[in-house]
Amino acid sequence: MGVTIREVAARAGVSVATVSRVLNDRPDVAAPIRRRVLDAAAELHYQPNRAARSLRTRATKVLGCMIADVTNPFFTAIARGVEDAAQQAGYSVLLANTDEELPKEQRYLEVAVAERLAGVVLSPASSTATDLSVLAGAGIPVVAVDRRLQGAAVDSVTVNNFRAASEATWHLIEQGCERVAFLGGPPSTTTGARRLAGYRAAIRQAGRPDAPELVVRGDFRVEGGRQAMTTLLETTDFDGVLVANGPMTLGAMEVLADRGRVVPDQVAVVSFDEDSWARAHRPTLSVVAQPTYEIGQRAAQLLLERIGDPGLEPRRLVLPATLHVRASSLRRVDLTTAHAS
Amino acid sequence: MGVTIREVAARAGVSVATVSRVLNDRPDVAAPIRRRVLDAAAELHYQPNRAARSLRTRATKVLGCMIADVTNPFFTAIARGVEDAAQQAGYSVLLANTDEELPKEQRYLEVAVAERLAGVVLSPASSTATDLSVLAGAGIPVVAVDRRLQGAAVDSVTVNNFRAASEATWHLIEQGCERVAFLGGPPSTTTGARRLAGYRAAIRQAGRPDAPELVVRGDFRVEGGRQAMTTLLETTDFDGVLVANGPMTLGAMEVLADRGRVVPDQVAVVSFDEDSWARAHRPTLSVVAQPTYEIGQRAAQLLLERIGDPGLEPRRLVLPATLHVRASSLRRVDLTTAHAS
DNA sequence: ATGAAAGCGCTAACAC
DNA sequence: GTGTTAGCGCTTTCAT
Repeated sequence: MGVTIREVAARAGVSVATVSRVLNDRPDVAAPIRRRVLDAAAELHYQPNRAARSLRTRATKVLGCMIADVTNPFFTAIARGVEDAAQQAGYSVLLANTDEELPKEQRYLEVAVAERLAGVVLSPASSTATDLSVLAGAGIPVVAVDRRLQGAAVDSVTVNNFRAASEATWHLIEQGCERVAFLGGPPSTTTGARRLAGYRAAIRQAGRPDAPELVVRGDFRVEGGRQAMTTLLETTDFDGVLVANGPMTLGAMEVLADRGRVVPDQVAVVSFDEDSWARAHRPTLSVVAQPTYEIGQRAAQLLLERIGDPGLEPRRLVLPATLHVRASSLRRVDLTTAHAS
Repeated sequence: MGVTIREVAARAGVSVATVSRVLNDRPDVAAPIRRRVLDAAAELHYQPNRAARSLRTRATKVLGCMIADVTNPFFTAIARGVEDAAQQAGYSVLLANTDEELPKEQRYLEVAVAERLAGVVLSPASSTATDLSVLAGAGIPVVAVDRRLQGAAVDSVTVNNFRAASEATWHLIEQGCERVAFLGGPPSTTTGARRLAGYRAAIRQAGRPDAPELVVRGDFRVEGGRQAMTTLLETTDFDGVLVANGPMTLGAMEVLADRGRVVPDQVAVVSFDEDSWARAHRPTLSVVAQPTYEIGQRAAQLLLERIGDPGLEPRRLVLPATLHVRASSLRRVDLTTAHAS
């Protein structure tokens, strides 16, 4: 273990400086010498020592990817996108799980500094309370995914949550739902807030009364979905519901089934996030699908660009989310056509 | 950014060596000096430069976690376990996705060497073809999770797949299934092989003929499950099926539903892996649940122990998998009792 | 176009 | 107990 640049230099009959130049493909090396060095490196299975390199250059080739929940396919799909894009650029990815908890998130941001990460992709636990100052102090750039940061001038990749929620709500209204409920996420996240706002806008536009009992907030987890749906059932009547994320939908559907509520006849359901079970479930689940993998990819690209040029203006990418109508929200149409998409 | 040990030393009025000793809590430092150093470090917000440290010690505090599919909750739960245990011991974890592909896996093992990882938790893409020699050459220890490595003397954490598959098969037979099918994974993985063997053993013990058309192999993905179930339906009759993992079950259930097969009346289903949708699905899904989080945790612990003492004998942890009977496999019992888990 | 040499921040002998 | 000092493997002036 541990063949060094020195041995490669010896074998190629050149100096270590030349080897370094070749390895970082600097232009000013003669072609034949370049060849010799490359051959020597290959023969010796030379692997540069990254610790030494980053000690010298004061930079690592590692990105952080800090997401709320590795267990949620929505986030892991993002992580895959980040990883693939990073890999392609010769970067590795350190994955961390913030569990939506501010202190945990903060600890990981400190790890990012200690580890001298080149940059961080983050789904912030809170749009206001998340504190990026440690990173800023260390000059480590961030791009926010899924959620935005209030006031911080950081790049972000999101979808138009307001519009998507509003469209989904309209769809339920058009299906004849009289009382459309909303199972939301934590108000401290922009997704939680924007989706609620979109729902409310649609309700208002449709001339429906703004019934506060129709809105229940959860924590973006399965258990949160169970609780929220339980509360909803005990509190009020409703014949349609929009659920703010995948895991919550799971919990909500479970409770609905347990209580014998028939979907979509008694309750029409639309959910955020396309999980693989959405199509295996019966009735098939209508969802607002987000381009998760692409969100991750683009986030990593933005990050890499910013690492290359920290002076860039902050950019906000907004990707399209699309409503996939399936059986769980179709009330007037022949169900046999509902399998499409 | 970048306060060094030197500045801490200056502030505390001691030498860098003393600071280093305190920071690595060596015993031979006087208490008052220790305090002074700690205070100075805190005041300056000193963060050790890990690159410098690992360049010197020739070791990092980073573990690799290389799993087949970050999109599969089974694996991400393992990753969580690894991460938590690592975190607790002051290690970070680098997560990688092998996609069940040997070349991709190999590339990541090389990254592990280049990155000088302290150790790797790996779900090998193949029990025979996975080549650990790069790691061995670099002295990087491995622990295999979910699957074993043939012939390699590495630590492993698995469940008793043979027994679990056999139990699940028996359960289906006891439910009155005459022809129990098996949707399996790649034979190159030990899980694929052992689960098939367990199924076969149960079939034989029950005195049933060994019908090869009842066994279809997939690739552990949703699409693989779809294809396998499609093949099965077109090839033969069956009234019970054991599916070898979560994603495949999703695909299989989708096809079953599309073809109008009623579960459990026409086909009783038991699946490996407890996904969160298993209980939201109707009928609720019977599963062989594995202690995923614990698998990850224990794997990280084994790895950390081995990093501390490379001379340890190889250990094979076998954790219990438990059959959760729910509605999808209950044929004679009143379904109202089937919701229990 | 190539080489010599200085140091990145830290730890570990080795002195005292 | 504490300080001095020599590198770990690499990149990068500065010479040539």
